Amino acid sequence: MARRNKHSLDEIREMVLDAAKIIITNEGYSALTVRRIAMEIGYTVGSIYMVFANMADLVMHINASTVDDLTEQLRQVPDCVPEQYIAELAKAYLKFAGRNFNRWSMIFVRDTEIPEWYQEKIRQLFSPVEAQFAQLAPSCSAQQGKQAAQALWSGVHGICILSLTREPDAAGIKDVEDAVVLLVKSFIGGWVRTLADT
Amino acid sequence: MARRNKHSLDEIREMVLDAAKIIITNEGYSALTVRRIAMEIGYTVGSIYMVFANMADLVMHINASTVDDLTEQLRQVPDCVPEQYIAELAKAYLKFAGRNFNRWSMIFVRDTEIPEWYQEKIRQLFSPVEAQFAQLAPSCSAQQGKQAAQALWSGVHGICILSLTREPDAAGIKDVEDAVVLLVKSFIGGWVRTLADT
DNA sequence: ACCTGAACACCGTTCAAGT
DNA sequence: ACCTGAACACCGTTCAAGT
Repeated sequence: MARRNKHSLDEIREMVLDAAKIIITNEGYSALTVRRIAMEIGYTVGSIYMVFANMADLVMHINASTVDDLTEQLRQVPDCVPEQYIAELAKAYLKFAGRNFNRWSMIFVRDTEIPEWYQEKIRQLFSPVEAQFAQLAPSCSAQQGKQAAQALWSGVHGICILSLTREPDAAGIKDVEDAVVLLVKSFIGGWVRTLADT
Repeated sequence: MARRNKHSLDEIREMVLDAAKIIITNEGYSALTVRRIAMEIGYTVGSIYMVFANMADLVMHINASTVDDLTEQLRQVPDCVPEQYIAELAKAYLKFAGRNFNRWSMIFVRDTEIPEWYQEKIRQLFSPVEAQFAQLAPSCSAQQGKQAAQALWSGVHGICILSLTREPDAAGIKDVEDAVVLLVKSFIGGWVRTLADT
């Protein structure tokens, strides 16, 4: 055996990523094993190590693509006044998290050291919100706006992660959306008032 | 061999829990294995299954004790006016999370089904905040206060989890504290104003 | 009634050997 | 130059066998 050459290394790499995503989406992170992926794409375990350094490397690349998908979803939210826009971004974030729970909840787990290119991708996830905060209060410093954006967006993430881990069913998703919107609206309301006071 | 009877089952159970906590605290969740625990307490693998159904059961009980510790920490925060008190609770939450990161970050992972008695414990974690919200706006419904408390507290959790996973070092902890306090103060400021408007 | 430890069915990772 | 598949060092869990 050996040397089949039916696919290029780049093709195998894509096949591995695709198979892994399907397994994670349908059965969750714990179902993802090298042997399973190998079986699914019709190769043997050793082949996966031709295209990825190890499991952590593969997971990192799957996460990167999830973050890209999420960023794209956020980018498609129609523009409007800052307060409403941030609320819509938060709803879109929740929607993505709910519909892609298994993939989404992997993004922030870290057993290994996180490479710089990945951290940069995560930062991109916050940037649309940061931009809105800058617009929300042009008088305040960029530093202040960024801090507020990060605090609020982490908060939105917190609601999503706690609520969806408890009940990922579509039934309670409306309550979660209400909570997210409440956090956004109240925070922004309080924040602009605090700024005005100084 | 067999039948040593040096310890009662209850004693072995405590030894397992203690050893597991030490391993997790020092080396993280991934270092926790049945064989390792067995070695540490001077028994063999089979013995762990005399006192816990399986690994998930053991983890659940470790988490329960972590939640108890955390609840106790929050209970020790000195009482004062609601807004300030909630901010202090949030700081205490962050402090605990930072100092006990490995144990704390295990609390919310769920590979298995969560038993009712554990969910109740998690709910206790929110109750001091809920009580403050009730005091903050006595006019609003209990339902509304609870929703606000959960939204804010999930938000605080979100900041902790995202910030501490990125940098669990004590250096940036002050920035995280600032973010947590900003979220609490702004949210409450905006929330009471929204209530007053209606 | 405890406790052992071999056995089972899994993991991720490596690498000599094949074409 | 690819690709295999056996081998290694691990997992969690079970359970017949020992005292």
